[in-house]
Amino acid sequence: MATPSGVEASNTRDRILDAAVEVIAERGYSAAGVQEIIDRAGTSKGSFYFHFPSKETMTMALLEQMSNRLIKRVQEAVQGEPTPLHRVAAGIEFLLATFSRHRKVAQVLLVNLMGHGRTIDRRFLPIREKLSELIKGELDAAVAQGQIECQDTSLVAAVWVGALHEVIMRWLLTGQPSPLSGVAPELRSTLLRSVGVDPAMFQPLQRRA
Amino acid sequence: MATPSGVEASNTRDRILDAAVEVIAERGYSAAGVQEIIDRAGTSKGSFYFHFPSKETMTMALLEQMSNRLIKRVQEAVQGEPTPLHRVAAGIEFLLATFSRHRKVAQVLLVNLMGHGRTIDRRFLPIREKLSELIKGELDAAVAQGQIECQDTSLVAAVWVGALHEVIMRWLLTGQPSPLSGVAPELRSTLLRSVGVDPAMFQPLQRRA
Amino acid sequence: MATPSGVEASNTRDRILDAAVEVIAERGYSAAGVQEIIDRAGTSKGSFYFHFPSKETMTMALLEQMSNRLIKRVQEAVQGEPTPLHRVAAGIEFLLATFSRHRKVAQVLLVNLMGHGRTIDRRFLPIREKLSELIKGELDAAVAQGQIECQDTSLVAAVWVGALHEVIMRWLLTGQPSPLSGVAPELRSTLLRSVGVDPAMFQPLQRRA
Amino acid sequence: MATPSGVEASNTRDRILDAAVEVIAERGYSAAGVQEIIDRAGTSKGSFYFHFPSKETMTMALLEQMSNRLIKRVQEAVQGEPTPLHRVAAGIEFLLATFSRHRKVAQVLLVNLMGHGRTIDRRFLPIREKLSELIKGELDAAVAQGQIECQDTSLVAAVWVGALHEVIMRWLLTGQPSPLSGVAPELRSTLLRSVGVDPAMFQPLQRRA
DNA sequence: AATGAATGAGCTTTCATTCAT
DNA sequence: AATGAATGAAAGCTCATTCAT
Repeated sequence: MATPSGVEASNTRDRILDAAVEVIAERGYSAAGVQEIIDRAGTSKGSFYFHFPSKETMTMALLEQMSNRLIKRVQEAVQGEPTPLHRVAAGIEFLLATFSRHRKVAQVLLVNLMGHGRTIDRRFLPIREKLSELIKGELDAAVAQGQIECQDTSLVAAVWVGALHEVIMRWLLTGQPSPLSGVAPELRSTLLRSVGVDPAMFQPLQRRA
Repeated sequence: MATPSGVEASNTRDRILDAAVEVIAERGYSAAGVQEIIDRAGTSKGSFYFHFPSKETMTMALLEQMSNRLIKRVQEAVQGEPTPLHRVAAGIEFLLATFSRHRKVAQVLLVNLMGHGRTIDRRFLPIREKLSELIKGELDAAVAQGQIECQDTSLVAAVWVGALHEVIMRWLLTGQPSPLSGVAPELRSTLLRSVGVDPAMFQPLQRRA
Repeated sequence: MATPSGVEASNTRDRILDAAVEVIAERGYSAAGVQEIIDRAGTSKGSFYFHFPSKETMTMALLEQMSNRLIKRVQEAVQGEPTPLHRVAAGIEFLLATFSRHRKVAQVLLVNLMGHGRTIDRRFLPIREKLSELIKGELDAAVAQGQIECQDTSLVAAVWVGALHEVIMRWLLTGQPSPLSGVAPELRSTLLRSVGVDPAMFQPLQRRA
Repeated sequence: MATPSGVEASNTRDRILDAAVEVIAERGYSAAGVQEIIDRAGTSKGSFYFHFPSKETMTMALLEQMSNRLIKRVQEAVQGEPTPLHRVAAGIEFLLATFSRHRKVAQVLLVNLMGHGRTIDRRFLPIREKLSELIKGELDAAVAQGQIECQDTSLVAAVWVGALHEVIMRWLLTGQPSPLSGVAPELRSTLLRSVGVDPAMFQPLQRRA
């Protein structure tokens, strides 16, 4: 499953987006040529520009689609958890598992769409911003419920997102750890400690892979 | 002080590197044209290629110079501290202060030189790798001295580097917090907690800016 | 008639090839810029590189096209002749007449595409190689039929090709003789003598042009 | 002995010329950069332009030096021969032997300095022109002495030069025949026949290699 | 005589985008 | 909706030549 959607797309627009993920993951944004994208998508220049006004627009559409889909899935995956802290922990585990299965999506989302001039920088934040907000929301809830002490949840959320990002990036560039999800327990412990929770006291629910 | 060296360079090679930091910070690596770099450096195409065999080589030289210089300064800044944990804490504070003063260096180092094909990816890691190693070294020493409990210091180092990276990136893209070094106390607390140290028990030395 | 095809080409690819012959003939291979070629062809840079992957590839395509076309025409022109020796003689006359009418093709084929690094050198040989083989074939047939004595036909073919080349090159550079085909009778006599045939005994058929 | 002079030159000017032969033989005229020439000559840009006003001028000096030297040596080598025809035959043999020992000189003289815009074309002829004149002179003498019949000696000279050129070029590009001078007897026979002389009736003097 | 950093016009090649079909 | 030839600005890079030392 290397496509953002996870299935072979049947309409041209989605085939273009799927091809774009592949090419951008392999070459980086700037070196990803429209020609190669349409070659892999099995369509034509004209078709590309019929569906998207520009390469940049298409990239932003790609970004938005991937971000939204990912966030939605995280939220779904986390619904059954009993407490805010359980939800964040589960969310982090889910993210590691998901990126592990969609290496190229991870690469594009976390590595290849950065630093290409302001326009994309700004639009790139959403995934981290939304993740941050998700985490901050749960942390705030945890504070409200007395699960953790009062603290700068905004900063903590940033720390957690940065930690996740770093761990995944290392995996992308070095292949370690293999599998990626192997770090989940230790990472969860470290992050829980960072908000003053004793990992030993925190019993996660049993969940599927 | 926008130049990597912090002073107006007088030889051509350094003027090119200084100009490159500026242009790459403003436009990103791919969009940073040799033409604009030499325009700002006040030199010529031929001169550029007399000093560097290619744009890529020049970028790697830039990266190496900046990384080495930064790491060296961190090490110097941290020498006087009494314990390993004091040293990491001081190092983080120093990094925030330094990047705060060299915004463009931070941007280039942490944002703009990623995702441009393997060659630069691989060479890009050093700054994070070295930072990671520095931190891991101190954490290991802290474990050895009984300052903190035994744990996966490699993962913790990654978490700390990721946290730093995230905090700085947010500042680069949003300007918050202002000044950047304002987060230092809270960040230190969060990171110390993550290794099981009570921030309240940890008394930093008094230090200059 | 300065175009390889002899007629104004209507498709872009052929217009590029025709323009290339002109420019290469005037300036030599290295000094023949893609810019000037496309200017004369009335097309654009992008168009050039849409039709050919590189300037070198295009030059080789040009070479191949011209060689094949020329060889084919020589073979056709020579079909009606009664004996091997008549065929070679007619072929030489035909070549002189053809180059006489296509000065620039001659220049490119025989002068301008030599000595530019192995790649083109190797591909350049075909026209001489093929001509050599054509001549050697007829000489071998002449030996088999007892028209001439047994001898190193391979060397003789080389001598004849060299003689032709030299005569044409002088004409290209000095304009002498005018017309080029004026040397045909004397050249034929000299070459026939070189294989031991008395030119006076050799009665060519009557032919056009 | 790969240098035009046959010995390691001791003054800068000659070291440049020697290096130029090497580089031009290896890369062709256009691709032979001044930088590589001075690198091999062990001197500097400034030095090059102190000794020669331009690359082109230097090339012409090279050409002239090589041509004059070669022609002079041919004339010396041929002095002892009894008849005009003996002299041409000896000259051809000497040329083959000489080029055989100075492969790069042959390459530069016969292959690499052709087809690079009018200026060099014109200056390039001398070697062939002078060779032609040498041969024509002897042929005229042979006619005057009744050694051969009256004929267009100018054309015959061209044919002979072309034959030589072709044979040497094939050797340069294919390495055949090895050694080059192996073709001398057959070539002499063919050329003698081309002026109506029975090779069997022609007894060359004994000479050193 | 010699050095080598500097120059800048020019090179081949790329690529997002357009448009007639 | 789709095609693909065409466009042209701009890219990275080369190289003969100059000049202060």
